[in-house]
Amino acid sequence: MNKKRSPIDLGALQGEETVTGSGRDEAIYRNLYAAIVENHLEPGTKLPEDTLAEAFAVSRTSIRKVLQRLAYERLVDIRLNRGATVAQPTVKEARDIFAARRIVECGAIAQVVARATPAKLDELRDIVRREQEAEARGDRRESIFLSGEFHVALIRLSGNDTISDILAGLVSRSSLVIATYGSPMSGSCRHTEHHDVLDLIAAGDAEGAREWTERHLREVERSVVLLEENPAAPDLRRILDDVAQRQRRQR
Amino acid sequence: MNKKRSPIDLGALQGEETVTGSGRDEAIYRNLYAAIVENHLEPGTKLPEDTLAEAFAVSRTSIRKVLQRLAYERLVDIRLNRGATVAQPTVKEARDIFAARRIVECGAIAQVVARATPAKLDELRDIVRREQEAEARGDRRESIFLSGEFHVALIRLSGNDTISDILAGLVSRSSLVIATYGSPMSGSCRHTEHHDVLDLIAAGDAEGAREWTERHLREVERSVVLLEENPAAPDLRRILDDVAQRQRRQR
DNA sequence: TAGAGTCAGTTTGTACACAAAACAATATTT
DNA sequence: AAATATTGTTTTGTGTACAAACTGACTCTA
Repeated sequence: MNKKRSPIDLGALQGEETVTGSGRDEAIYRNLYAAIVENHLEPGTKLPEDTLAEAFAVSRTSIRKVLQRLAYERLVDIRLNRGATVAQPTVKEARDIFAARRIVECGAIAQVVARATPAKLDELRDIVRREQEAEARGDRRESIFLSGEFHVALIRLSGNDTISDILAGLVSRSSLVIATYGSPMSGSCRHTEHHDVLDLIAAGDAEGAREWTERHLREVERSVVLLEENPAAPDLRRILDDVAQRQRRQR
Repeated sequence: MNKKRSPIDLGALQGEETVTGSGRDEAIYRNLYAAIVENHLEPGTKLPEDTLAEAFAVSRTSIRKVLQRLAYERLVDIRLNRGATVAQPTVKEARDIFAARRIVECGAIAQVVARATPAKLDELRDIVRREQEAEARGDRRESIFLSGEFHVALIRLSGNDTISDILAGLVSRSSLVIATYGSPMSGSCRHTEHHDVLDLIAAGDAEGAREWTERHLREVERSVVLLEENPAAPDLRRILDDVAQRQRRQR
């Protein structure tokens, strides 16, 4: 028997009574996205439409739209008549994703060096600071998340939204890869400091920044080894509640 | 009054009575995708759900899913309560897309050189041949389409599906850019021959292939985008031109 | 006991209906 | 006559119902 639980709070913003229109789908999307990318939902977890619909207090129609979108982004896997599950990247996919990141990030870094301003670089330093704090307190989840944020924010300085969006997709899929294959210890970008590349950029050293990026990404890939894990069926509903609460706190 | 027309034939395959399941959505998607990318539907064209639903003899539900997918690929634009239209890339988007293609194609070409086989190169030569044929007979639509096919098929030789899929998306958006800003004459890849790069690859000249790709993409971009320079209201300008031309023809 | 078949329960796919928003055209007011 | 208000039509957004497909357990048979 499924106990009835009160729906997840999506957080009506700006004094609206209830979240409505596209804002609601967006909120649901963000919640699920965060749950997957921040590794609260293990790869392979089933995502039944009814459960999600009840959890967010909407009809299956809205849920389907969100799942469809996540499927396009390759974060969930939808099979005919079989529903959606959190995607499990294969080893080849994992390699392809990292190779793609090397191409994209190394290719865009020259523009970043050309267009970076001290103010923008300070924003990046702030991300690094928070990343180090999370790491210091042992919050591996947050530290992985902020590491991804750093890479995307860095490339966004290139001013090319198209390439930045592409990278954002690759980074979120990287999180899934780390979730499936990541070794318990390393995982994130601990070996080399993100600070270093900021100094290279500040110095206007485009080629140095490119080399750093290449080396850095190879190290990250190498630290994610091929370990297999078997997930037990988790309490989907409880996890979603937790993530939603976290989201609410962040506003 | 709308005349009732018989539905579009989706082509039931392998002796099935009617196309069903995900195959039907896929078929509808392909039809719409081709219509947009091959420039049968002008950028800005409205795509009302009812019309499409009737045309393909399905309910709006299926149409919505397809439009959603096309929106994710940035080929159509969906605005709240306002429906879907064929996307109209801005000038900045156009530049970003070509810059992204330079990064992706130049970044992946080394792997292509490393992994290309004579058989695969022959397949590419076949595409070039068909492209030249289309061009010779003045079929601009087909020649643009095959030009895009060539670029994607080339990079697919790298063996990296992730980067190939990304490029496929960029190439289809390029077609939209050509449709919105393309000059009547040039447009496609006529200046330099695609054959050249195949010879470089066959010779194992990775750096030469990279330089060719860079140069080639810059030429394509130059032949397309730089004609229109007002980012304020490009569509208004186009419409006014059309109206003026129509007026002139009516006299 | 292993295997095939059947049947109920669950989950997804698709159509449809109704509500809400945008649009267009006419009416109203100054 | 211009600007605004109003009303009717069209189009989109969302929930719900029903059909089809899958899942898993149970039974029957060899």
